[in-house]
Amino acid sequence: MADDKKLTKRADDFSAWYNEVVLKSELADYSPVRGCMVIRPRGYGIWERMQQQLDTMFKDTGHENAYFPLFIPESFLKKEAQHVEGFAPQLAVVTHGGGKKLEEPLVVRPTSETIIYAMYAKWVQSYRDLPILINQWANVVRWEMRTRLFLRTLEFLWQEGHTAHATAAEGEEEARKMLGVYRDFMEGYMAMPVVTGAKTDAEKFAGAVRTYSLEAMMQDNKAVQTGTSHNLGQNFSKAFDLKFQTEEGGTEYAWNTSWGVTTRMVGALVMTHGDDNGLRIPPLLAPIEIVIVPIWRSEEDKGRVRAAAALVKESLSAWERRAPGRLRVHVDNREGIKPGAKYYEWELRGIPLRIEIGPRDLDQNQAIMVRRDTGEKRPVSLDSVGEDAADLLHRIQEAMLIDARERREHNSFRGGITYDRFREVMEADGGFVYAGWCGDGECEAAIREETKASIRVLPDEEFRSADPPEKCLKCGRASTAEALWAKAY
RNA sequence: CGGGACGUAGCGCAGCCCGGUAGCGCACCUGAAUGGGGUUCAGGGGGUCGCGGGUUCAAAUCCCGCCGUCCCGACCA
Repeated sequence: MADDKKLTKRADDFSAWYNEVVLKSELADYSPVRGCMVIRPRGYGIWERMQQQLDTMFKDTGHENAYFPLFIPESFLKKEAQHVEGFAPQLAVVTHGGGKKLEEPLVVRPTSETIIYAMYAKWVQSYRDLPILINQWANVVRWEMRTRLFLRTLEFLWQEGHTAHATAAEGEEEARKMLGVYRDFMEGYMAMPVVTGAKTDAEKFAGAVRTYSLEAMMQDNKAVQTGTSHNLGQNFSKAFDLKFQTEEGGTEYAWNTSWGVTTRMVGALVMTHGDDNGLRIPPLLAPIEIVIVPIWRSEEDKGRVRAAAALVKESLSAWERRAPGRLRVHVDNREGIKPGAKYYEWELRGIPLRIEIGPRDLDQNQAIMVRRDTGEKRPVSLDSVGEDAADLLHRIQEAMLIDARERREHNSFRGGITYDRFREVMEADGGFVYAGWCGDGECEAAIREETKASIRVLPDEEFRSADPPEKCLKCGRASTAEALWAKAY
């Protein structure tokens, strides 16, 4: 009877658990349009917190927001050969407008490089007009064959930064800088550790010179690419005639970068932190950090318990968060629902901290504070509840990152991995495998074919093994790079 | 596009094999009691059984066709 209330996370059926959590916690729902998702207020609330924080970080690094059109003339995409080749199979194309067939079809943007650089070409004359550092928050469409809530939908929300620079070095610096911003956000706010590095040619963005990405490990040991930052070189500026006059008087094409993160991060958050009771949202991203559940027996108790809850809320709300804004506190005064039912509901929704206040507590001038991440309960004095809660939220945030990192490292393999062992790992529980690679795309493709695992990134220095592999995992030739292999979403 | 499963109340499902008044649980509405970890009792509302055709006195059930969804692959953030 109670079976439909349970969430059971099992290694062999992680997807089912994930779908259930997303649907039951009311983050999102399936829409009547196949492959598209409706993000419900609770899910959007998390996305809003992400947006808010990222926006601050973008502005701190000198970027401004703007907005470009949803429609892109089909010919624009064709101007960059690799770009159109990469995106052609995934395009939604508008052929009619105002009841008439259009002379030139309009593509619903799968990404906005082309239309944005066409505009930049109008705006730039001289090196003095550079750099251009613009971001847009938008929705894009990619006609994927198979979809999954938050992780891959036909339409998704994202931010895409697009910059133009006067030198190659500046472009590279920008691409790396934004990768760092993403990393600070994912580790600092999402409490989700990531491995950063460059993509191989096979996996890089269509039209990029180099693609950097951030890879996070989910609880089923699969990787999710949670963000990318591309050094586009002069590929697009040449296609769109984005030129400028240099200080010396010559003409030069600008150097571009683009970088983006999507609502996929919400899915990654669920798959990183969720448990059998539902979501666990890190405090810095929780739309509500604290829920207060007053408990009463009699009408008399009800009055004093509610008054106390209101007072606690007031003192908590005045408390500065470590992130912008103040603590968000909700008092659950609903009648006709037992406290236990409320507990389950708020746990499902992942609210990081719960404070229970009942008559027995009031008699002792205390409340009970319960952590969502560990389930730990302890009494706290009403005199210091604000300070204690703020401090605890901070510790929860840290603990969640540490837990996630330990889990990842526990499922990572480094040093002396043979190909047989590698296949074993991928056939069993999977994980992140750091192994040598000869740099040959054929080896990469063969391994992918045989094991379903792909090179997620060529990791940055700090993630590489202390004792770098000398030979390629597959062919045994000299290794030119260490690669991070994993199955991916 | 290949392989699998499914479509019956808002959600989850049973009924189908063997044709005969459309059911159960949750949710919802009303009332009362209850209230420190998923309350209890009583009453109530809600359905063109995915769509179209066929067989039959009679179809949720049998037959044919279509549509749709989910899961697993190929593609990808």
